[in-house]
Amino acid sequence: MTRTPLADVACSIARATDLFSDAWTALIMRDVLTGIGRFDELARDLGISRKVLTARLSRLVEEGVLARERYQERPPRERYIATEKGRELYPVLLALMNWGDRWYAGETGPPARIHHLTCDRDTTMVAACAHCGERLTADNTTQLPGPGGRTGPGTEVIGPLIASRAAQQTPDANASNNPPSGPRPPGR
Amino acid sequence: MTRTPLADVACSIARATDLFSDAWTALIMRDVLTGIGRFDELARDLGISRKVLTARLSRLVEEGVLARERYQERPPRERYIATEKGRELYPVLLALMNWGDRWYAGETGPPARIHHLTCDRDTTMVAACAHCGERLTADNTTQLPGPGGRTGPGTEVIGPLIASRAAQQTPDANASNNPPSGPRPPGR
DNA sequence: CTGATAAGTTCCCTTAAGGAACTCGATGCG
DNA sequence: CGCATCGAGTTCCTTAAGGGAACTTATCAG
Repeated sequence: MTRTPLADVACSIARATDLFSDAWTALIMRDVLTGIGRFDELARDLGISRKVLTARLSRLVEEGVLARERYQERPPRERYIATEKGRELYPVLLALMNWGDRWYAGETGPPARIHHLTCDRDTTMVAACAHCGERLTADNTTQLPGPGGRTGPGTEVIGPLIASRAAQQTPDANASNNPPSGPRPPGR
Repeated sequence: MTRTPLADVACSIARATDLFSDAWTALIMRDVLTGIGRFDELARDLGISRKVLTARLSRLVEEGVLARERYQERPPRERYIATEKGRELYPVLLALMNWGDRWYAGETGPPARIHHLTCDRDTTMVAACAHCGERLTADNTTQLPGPGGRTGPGTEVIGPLIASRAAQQTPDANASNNPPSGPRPPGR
Protein backbone atom coordinates (compact mmCIF):
# COMPACT_ATOMS: atom_id res chain seq x y z
CA MET A 1 0.00 0.00 0.00
CA THR A 2 3.01 2.24 0.58
CA ARG A 3 1.28 4.68 2.82
CA THR A 4 2.61 8.19 2.35
CA PRO A 5 5.13 8.88 5.13
CA LEU A 6 4.16 11.95 7.13
CA ALA A 7 7.00 12.15 9.60
CA ASP A 8 9.02 14.44 7.34
CA VAL A 9 6.30 16.98 6.66
CA ALA A 10 6.95 20.42 8.14
CA CYS A 11 3.83 20.29 10.29
CA SER A 12 3.60 19.13 13.87
CA ILE A 13 0.12 17.78 13.28
CA ALA A 14 1.44 15.65 10.43
CA ARG A 15 4.36 14.45 12.52
CA ALA A 16 2.11 13.64 15.43
CA THR A 17 -0.52 11.91 13.34
CA ASP A 18 2.07 9.89 11.49
CA LEU A 19 2.60 8.04 14.72
CA PHE A 20 -0.65 8.64 16.44
CA SER A 21 -3.41 8.80 13.96
CA ASP A 22 -3.77 5.08 13.81
CA ALA A 23 -6.99 4.24 15.62
CA TRP A 24 -5.35 1.41 17.49
CA THR A 25 -2.50 3.60 18.66
CA ALA A 26 -4.93 5.99 20.33
CA LEU A 27 -6.74 3.15 22.06
CA ILE A 28 -3.52 1.48 23.15
CA MET A 29 -2.45 4.72 24.77
CA ARG A 30 -5.85 5.05 26.41
CA ASP A 31 -5.43 1.61 27.91
CA VAL A 32 -1.82 1.99 28.97
CA LEU A 33 -2.47 5.37 30.61
CA THR A 34 -5.44 3.82 32.41
CA GLY A 35 -3.30 1.00 33.72
CA ILE A 36 -3.70 -1.80 31.19
CA GLY A 37 -0.20 -2.75 30.17
CA ARG A 38 -0.01 -6.46 29.46
CA PHE A 39 -0.03 -7.83 25.91
CA ASP A 40 -2.88 -10.25 26.47
CA GLU A 41 -4.99 -7.70 28.31
CA LEU A 42 -4.55 -5.23 25.48
CA ALA A 43 -5.37 -7.85 22.86
CA ARG A 44 -8.47 -8.89 24.75
CA ASP A 45 -9.63 -5.41 25.65
CA LEU A 46 -9.32 -4.01 22.17
CA GLY A 47 -10.21 -7.06 20.13
CA ILE A 48 -7.23 -6.13 17.97
CA SER A 49 -5.39 -8.64 15.81
CA ARG A 50 -2.37 -9.83 17.79
CA LYS A 51 -0.15 -9.27 14.81
CA VAL A 52 -1.14 -5.63 14.56
CA LEU A 53 -0.85 -5.18 18.31
CA THR A 54 2.73 -6.45 18.15
CA ALA A 55 3.49 -4.00 15.35
CA ARG A 56 1.92 -1.02 17.16
CA LEU A 57 3.64 -1.76 20.45
CA SER A 58 7.02 -2.12 18.72
CA ARG A 59 6.52 1.16 16.98
CA LEU A 60 5.50 2.91 20.19
CA VAL A 61 8.54 1.54 22.02
CA GLU A 62 10.83 2.55 19.15
CA GLU A 63 9.43 6.06 19.28
CA GLY A 64 9.96 6.25 23.01
CA VAL A 65 6.28 6.61 23.80
CA LEU A 66 6.05 3.34 25.67
CA ALA A 67 8.67 1.27 27.47
CA ARG A 68 8.71 -2.47 27.83
CA GLU A 69 9.30 -3.38 31.44
CA ARG A 70 9.84 -6.73 33.13
CA TYR A 71 7.60 -6.66 36.14
CA GLN A 72 8.22 -10.19 37.35
CA GLU A 73 11.16 -12.53 36.95
CA ARG A 74 9.83 -16.03 37.37
CA PRO A 75 8.04 -16.61 35.15
CA PRO A 76 9.39 -13.68 33.10
CA ARG A 77 6.56 -11.27 32.37
CA GLU A 78 6.65 -7.97 30.54
CA ARG A 79 4.33 -5.04 30.52
CA TYR A 80 4.16 -1.75 28.67
CA ILE A 81 4.24 1.55 30.50
CA ALA A 82 4.07 5.12 29.23
CA THR A 83 7.19 7.26 29.18
CA GLU A 84 7.04 11.01 29.75
CA LYS A 85 6.57 11.43 26.01
CA GLY A 86 3.70 8.98 26.21
CA ARG A 87 2.09 10.61 29.21
CA GLU A 88 2.14 13.91 27.37
CA LEU A 89 -0.23 12.45 24.83
CA TYR A 90 -2.92 12.63 27.48
CA PRO A 91 -4.26 16.01 26.32
CA VAL A 92 -4.76 14.56 22.85
CA LEU A 93 -6.83 11.76 24.34
CA LEU A 94 -8.77 14.19 26.52
CA ALA A 95 -9.53 16.35 23.49
CA LEU A 96 -10.70 13.33 21.50
CA MET A 97 -12.76 12.09 24.42
CA ASN A 98 -14.40 15.46 24.88
CA TRP A 99 -15.36 15.67 21.27
CA GLY A 100 -16.65 12.12 21.21
CA ASP A 101 -18.67 12.77 24.38
CA ARG A 102 -20.20 15.86 22.91
CA TRP A 103 -21.14 14.49 19.50
CA TYR A 104 -21.57 10.75 19.93
CA ALA A 105 -22.68 10.11 23.50
CA GLY A 106 -26.37 9.96 22.54
CA GLU A 107 -29.13 9.41 25.03
CA THR A 108 -27.24 7.16 27.40
CA GLY A 109 -24.59 9.77 28.09
CA PRO A 110 -20.80 9.48 27.91
CA PRO A 111 -19.24 6.08 28.62
CA ALA A 112 -16.71 7.47 31.08
CA ARG A 113 -15.90 10.56 33.06
CA ILE A 114 -12.67 12.18 34.15
CA HIS A 115 -12.17 12.87 37.81
CA HIS A 116 -9.69 15.62 38.65
CA LEU A 117 -7.96 14.51 41.82
CA THR A 118 -6.55 17.95 42.59
CA CYS A 119 -9.92 19.68 42.88
CA ASP A 120 -11.89 16.46 43.52
CA ARG A 121 -14.50 16.97 40.81
CA ASP A 122 -15.64 15.28 37.66
CA THR A 123 -14.50 17.52 34.87
CA THR A 124 -13.85 18.04 31.18
CA MET A 125 -10.85 19.45 29.36
CA VAL A 126 -10.78 23.01 28.11
CA ALA A 127 -8.23 24.10 25.52
CA ALA A 128 -6.82 27.14 27.28
CA CYS A 129 -4.35 29.80 26.17
CA ALA A 130 -1.09 29.33 28.03
CA HIS A 131 -0.85 33.09 28.48
CA CYS A 132 -4.28 34.37 29.39
CA GLY A 133 -6.12 31.16 30.23
CA GLU A 134 -8.98 31.95 27.87
CA ARG A 135 -10.43 29.28 25.64
CA LEU A 136 -8.66 28.73 22.32
CA THR A 137 -10.92 28.20 19.30
CA ALA A 138 -10.48 28.08 15.56
CA ASP A 139 -12.08 31.52 15.43
CA ASN A 140 -9.97 33.40 17.95
CA THR A 141 -6.61 32.13 16.74
CA THR A 142 -4.62 32.25 13.55
CA GLN A 143 -1.76 30.15 12.26
CA LEU A 144 1.56 31.80 11.44
CA PRO A 145 4.80 30.33 10.17
CA GLY A 146 7.34 29.16 12.75
CA PRO A 147 11.11 28.85 12.49
CA GLY A 148 10.95 25.27 11.22
CA GLY A 149 8.34 26.00 8.58
CA ARG A 150 8.89 25.25 4.94
CA THR A 151 6.95 24.52 1.81
CA GLY A 152 7.02 20.89 0.75
CA PRO A 153 4.93 17.79 0.52
CA GLY A 154 2.15 18.12 3.07
CA THR A 155 2.45 21.90 3.23
CA GLU A 156 2.51 22.80 -0.44
CA VAL A 157 -0.36 25.25 -0.23
CA ILE A 158 -0.72 25.91 3.47
CA GLY A 159 2.88 27.04 3.86
CA PRO A 160 2.65 30.01 1.49
CA LEU A 161 -0.81 30.78 2.83
CA ILE A 162 0.19 31.30 6.43
CA ALA A 163 3.41 32.99 5.32
CA SER A 164 1.34 35.59 3.53
CA ARG A 165 -0.56 36.21 6.75
CA ALA A 166 2.64 36.93 8.62
CA ALA A 167 3.58 39.49 5.97
CA GLN A 168 0.40 41.39 6.74
CA GLN A 169 1.28 41.83 10.39
CA THR A 170 3.25 44.82 11.60
CA PRO A 171 6.86 43.77 11.08
CA ASP A 172 8.02 42.93 14.63
CA ALA A 173 4.69 42.61 16.36
CA ASN A 174 5.79 39.43 18.05
CA ALA A 175 9.44 40.19 18.66
CA SER A 176 9.18 39.62 22.39
CA ASN A 177 6.44 37.15 23.12
CA ASN A 178 7.51 33.67 22.30
CA PRO A 179 5.11 30.89 23.18
CA PRO A 180 5.73 29.33 26.57
CA SER A 181 6.82 25.81 25.82
CA GLY A 182 8.44 23.28 28.10
CA PRO A 183 12.06 22.24 27.61
CA ARG A 184 12.24 20.74 24.19
CA PRO A 185 13.91 17.34 23.96
CA PRO A 186 16.18 16.61 21.02
CA GLY A 187 14.13 15.69 17.99
CA ARG A 188 15.07 12.78 15.89
CA MET B 1 -8.89 -5.70 5.23
CA THR B 2 -12.20 -5.28 6.98
CA ARG B 3 -10.94 -2.80 9.49
CA THR B 4 -12.56 -3.33 12.88
CA PRO B 5 -15.38 -0.78 13.26
CA LEU B 6 -14.88 1.36 16.34
CA ALA B 7 -17.95 3.56 16.20
CA ASP B 8 -19.96 1.19 18.39
CA VAL B 9 -17.45 0.85 21.18
CA ALA B 10 -18.53 2.37 24.49
CA CYS B 11 -15.62 4.80 24.56
CA SER B 12 -15.58 8.35 23.29
CA ILE B 13 -11.97 8.04 22.27
CA ALA B 14 -12.82 5.02 20.16
CA ARG B 15 -15.79 6.80 18.62
CA ALA B 16 -13.73 9.86 17.89
CA THR B 17 -10.78 7.98 16.48
CA ASP B 18 -13.01 5.85 14.31
CA LEU B 19 -13.64 8.97 12.31
CA PHE B 20 -10.63 10.97 13.13
CA SER B 21 -7.68 8.75 13.60
CA ASP B 22 -6.99 8.53 9.94
CA ALA B 23 -3.88 10.60 9.32
CA TRP B 24 -5.41 12.24 6.27
CA THR B 25 -8.54 13.20 8.17
CA ALA B 26 -6.51 15.16 10.69
CA LEU B 27 -4.60 16.97 7.96
CA ILE B 28 -7.72 17.70 5.97
CA MET B 29 -9.24 19.32 9.04
CA ARG B 30 -6.03 21.27 9.60
CA ASP B 31 -6.27 22.61 6.07
CA VAL B 32 -9.98 23.36 6.10
CA LEU B 33 -9.78 25.15 9.45
CA THR B 34 -6.86 27.17 8.11
CA GLY B 35 -8.85 28.19 5.06
CA ILE B 36 -7.97 25.63 2.40
CA GLY B 37 -11.27 24.26 1.18
CA ARG B 38 -11.06 23.42 -2.50
CA PHE B 39 -10.61 19.86 -3.72
CA ASP B 40 -7.61 20.60 -5.90
CA GLU B 41 -5.91 22.70 -3.26
CA LEU B 42 -6.33 19.92 -0.72
CA ALA B 43 -5.04 17.32 -3.14
CA ARG B 44 -2.04 19.45 -3.99
CA ASP B 45 -1.27 20.55 -0.45
CA LEU B 46 -1.41 17.11 1.05
CA GLY B 47 -0.06 15.06 -1.82
CA ILE B 48 -2.90 12.67 -1.08
CA SER B 49 -4.30 10.28 -3.66
CA ARG B 50 -7.35 11.96 -5.19
CA LYS B 51 -9.35 8.80 -4.71
CA VAL B 52 -8.67 8.75 -1.00
CA LEU B 53 -9.35 12.47 -0.72
CA THR B 54 -12.77 11.94 -2.28
CA ALA B 55 -13.49 9.16 0.19
CA ARG B 56 -12.37 11.17 3.23
CA LEU B 57 -14.31 14.27 2.22
CA SER B 58 -17.48 12.23 1.63
CA ARG B 59 -17.12 10.65 5.03
CA LEU B 60 -16.55 13.98 6.72
CA VAL B 61 -19.61 15.48 5.03
CA GLU B 62 -21.71 12.44 5.94
CA GLU B 63 -20.65 12.80 9.56
CA GLY B 64 -21.54 16.48 9.56
CA VAL B 65 -17.98 17.61 10.20
CA LEU B 66 -17.63 19.39 6.89
CA ALA B 67 -20.20 20.90 4.55
CA ARG B 68 -19.94 21.14 0.79
CA GLU B 69 -20.75 24.66 -0.27
CA ARG B 70 -21.15 26.20 -3.71
CA TYR B 71 -19.15 29.38 -3.59
CA GLN B 72 -19.58 30.42 -7.20
CA GLU B 73 -22.32 29.73 -9.75
CA ARG B 74 -20.78 30.17 -13.14
CA PRO B 75 -18.77 28.05 -13.50
CA PRO B 76 -20.15 25.96 -10.62
CA ARG B 77 -17.49 25.55 -7.97
CA GLU B 78 -17.69 23.84 -4.61
CA ARG B 79 -15.61 24.12 -1.49
CA TYR B 80 -15.55 22.41 1.87
CA ILE B 81 -16.09 24.31 5.10
CA ALA B 82 -16.14 23.17 8.70
CA THR B 83 -19.42 22.90 10.58
CA GLU B 84 -19.65 23.59 14.31
CA LYS B 85 -18.90 19.93 14.90
CA GLY B 86 -15.85 20.31 12.71
CA ARG B 87 -14.66 23.51 14.35
CA GLU B 88 -14.84 21.77 17.70
CA LEU B 89 -12.13 19.41 16.54
CA TYR B 90 -9.72 22.30 16.85
CA PRO B 91 -8.59 21.36 20.39
CA VAL B 92 -7.67 17.91 19.11
CA LEU B 93 -5.49 19.49 16.46
CA LEU B 94 -3.96 21.90 18.96
CA ALA B 95 -3.16 19.02 21.30
CA LEU B 96 -1.56 17.05 18.47
CA MET B 97 0.36 20.11 17.29
CA ASN B 98 1.64 20.81 20.79
CA TRP B 99 2.88 17.31 21.21
CA GLY B 100 4.50 17.26 17.79
CA ASP B 101 6.15 20.61 18.50
CA ARG B 102 7.53 19.38 21.77
CA TRP B 103 8.88 16.05 20.61
CA TYR B 104 9.60 16.37 16.91
CA ALA B 105 10.46 20.01 16.22
CA GLY B 106 14.19 19.37 16.44
CA GLU B 107 16.78 22.08 16.03
CA THR B 108 14.92 24.21 13.56
CA GLY B 109 11.98 24.75 15.89
CA PRO B 110 8.28 24.21 15.28
CA PRO B 111 6.96 24.68 11.73
CA ALA B 112 4.10 26.94 12.78
CA ARG B 113 2.86 28.94 15.70
CA ILE B 114 -0.59 29.79 17.01
CA HIS B 115 -1.47 33.41 17.52
CA HIS B 116 -4.22 34.10 20.02
CA LEU B 117 -6.13 37.07 18.64
CA THR B 118 -7.89 37.82 21.92
CA CYS B 119 -4.72 38.47 23.91
CA ASP B 120 -2.54 39.15 20.85
CA ARG B 121 0.23 36.72 21.67
CA ASP B 122 1.79 33.62 20.20
CA THR B 123 0.69 30.82 22.45
CA THR B 124 0.31 27.11 23.06
CA MET B 125 -2.62 25.08 24.27
CA VAL B 126 -2.91 23.94 27.87
CA ALA B 127 -5.32 21.17 28.81
CA ALA B 128 -7.13 22.89 31.66
CA CYS B 129 -9.72 21.64 34.14
CA ALA B 130 -13.08 23.19 33.31
CA HIS B 131 -13.70 23.72 37.04
CA CYS B 132 -10.49 24.98 38.56
CA GLY B 133 -8.44 25.88 35.49
CA GLU B 134 -5.47 23.83 36.61
CA ARG B 135 -3.59 21.64 34.16
CA LEU B 136 -5.01 18.16 33.60
CA THR B 137 -2.47 15.35 33.38
CA ALA B 138 -2.56 11.57 33.35
CA ASP B 139 -1.28 11.68 36.93
CA ASN B 140 -3.75 14.07 38.53
CA THR B 141 -6.87 12.52 37.01
CA THR B 142 -8.58 9.17 37.08
CA GLN B 143 -11.13 7.56 34.80
CA LEU B 144 -14.48 6.51 36.19
CA PRO B 145 -17.47 4.90 34.50
CA GLY B 146 -20.09 7.20 33.02
CA PRO B 147 -23.79 6.62 32.40
CA GLY B 148 -23.18 5.23 28.89
CA GLY B 149 -20.43 2.87 29.97
CA ARG B 150 -20.59 -0.83 29.31
CA THR B 151 -18.32 -3.80 28.85
CA GLY B 152 -17.99 -4.97 25.28
CA PRO B 153 -15.63 -5.09 22.35
CA GLY B 154 -13.11 -2.30 22.82
CA THR B 155 -13.77 -2.06 26.56
CA GLU B 156 -13.59 -5.68 27.59
CA VAL B 157 -10.99 -5.13 30.26
CA ILE B 158 -11.01 -1.40 30.81
CA GLY B 159 -14.73 -1.30 31.63
CA PRO B 160 -14.56 -3.55 34.70
CA LEU B 161 -11.30 -1.89 35.71
CA ILE B 162 -12.67 1.61 36.00
CA ALA B 163 -15.91 0.28 37.45
CA SER B 164 -13.92 -1.24 40.30
CA ARG B 165 -12.38 2.17 40.95
CA ALA B 166 -15.78 3.75 41.33
CA ALA B 167 -16.71 1.12 43.89
CA GLN B 168 -13.78 2.25 46.03
CA GLN B 169 -15.03 5.81 46.24
CA THR B 170 -17.38 6.92 49.01
CA PRO B 171 -20.83 6.08 47.63
CA ASP B 172 -22.19 9.50 46.63
CA ALA B 173 -18.99 11.50 46.48
CA ASN B 174 -19.95 12.97 43.15
CA ALA B 175 -23.66 13.25 43.57
CA SER B 176 -23.68 16.97 42.93
CA ASN B 177 -20.85 17.90 40.63
CA ASN B 178 -21.50 16.86 37.12
CA PRO B 179 -18.93 17.84 34.52
CA PRO B 180 -19.71 21.13 32.78
CA SER B 181 -20.40 20.16 29.22
CA GLY B 182 -22.01 22.20 26.50
CA PRO B 183 -25.44 21.31 25.17
CA ARG B 184 -25.17 17.84 23.77
CA PRO B 185 -26.53 17.35 20.27
CA PRO B 186 -28.44 14.18 19.51
CA GLY B 187 -26.08 11.32 18.80
CA ARG B 188 -26.59 9.09 15.83
C1' DC C 1 2.08 -35.42 33.04
C1' DT C 2 -1.50 -32.34 31.84
C1' DG C 3 -3.36 -27.90 31.56
C1' DA C 4 -3.20 -23.02 31.85
C1' DT C 5 -1.19 -18.46 31.05
C1' DA C 6 1.75 -14.92 28.91
C1' DA C 7 3.65 -13.12 24.90
C1' DG C 8 4.30 -13.40 20.53
C1' DT C 9 4.74 -15.62 15.32
C1' DT C 10 3.25 -17.45 11.12
C1' DC C 11 0.04 -18.14 7.32
C1' DC C 12 -3.56 -16.99 4.20
C1' DC C 13 -7.06 -13.79 2.41
C1' DT C 14 -9.30 -9.49 1.68
C1' DT C 15 -9.39 -4.74 1.12
C1' DA C 16 -7.79 -0.15 1.21
C1' DA C 17 -4.00 3.15 -0.22
C1' DG C 18 -0.93 4.95 -4.08
C1' DG C 19 -0.23 6.45 -8.63
C1' DA C 20 -1.40 7.88 -12.86
C1' DA C 21 -4.42 8.50 -16.51
C1' DC C 22 -9.07 9.70 -17.94
C1' DT C 23 -13.74 12.21 -17.81
C1' DC C 24 -16.87 16.05 -17.95
C1' DG C 25 -18.75 20.59 -17.88
C1' DA C 26 -17.71 25.49 -18.24
C1' DT C 27 -15.09 28.95 -19.38
C1' DG C 28 -10.97 32.03 -21.38
C1' DC C 29 -8.47 33.34 -25.29
C1' DG C 30 -6.65 34.30 -29.92
C1' DC D 1 -14.72 28.78 -33.79
C1' DG D 2 -11.55 25.73 -31.90
C1' DC D 3 -8.28 24.61 -28.44
C1' DA D 4 -6.36 24.81 -23.99
C1' DT D 5 -7.39 25.13 -19.03
C1' DC D 6 -9.35 24.53 -14.60
C1' DG D 7 -12.07 22.44 -10.95
C1' DA D 8 -13.74 18.31 -9.27
C1' DG D 9 -13.89 13.94 -9.43
C1' DT D 10 -13.71 8.75 -11.34
C1' DT D 11 -11.47 4.56 -13.05
C1' DC D 12 -7.91 1.00 -13.23
C1' DC D 13 -4.01 -1.52 -11.67
C1' DT D 14 -0.63 -2.94 -8.21
C1' DT D 15 0.97 -3.48 -3.65
C1' DA D 16 0.96 -3.96 1.12
C1' DA D 17 -1.37 -3.56 5.57
C1' DG D 18 -5.15 -5.38 8.53
C1' DG D 19 -8.08 -9.43 10.23
C1' DG D 20 -8.54 -14.15 11.77
C1' DA D 21 -7.07 -18.16 13.47
C1' DA D 22 -3.80 -21.49 14.48
C1' DC D 23 0.86 -22.45 16.15
C1' DT D 24 5.11 -21.73 19.31
C1' DT D 25 7.87 -21.34 23.43
C1' DA D 26 8.56 -20.82 28.24
C1' DT D 27 7.06 -21.34 33.00
C1' DC D 28 4.44 -22.76 36.58
C1' DA D 29 0.26 -25.07 39.31
C1' DG D 30 -1.74 -29.28 40.68
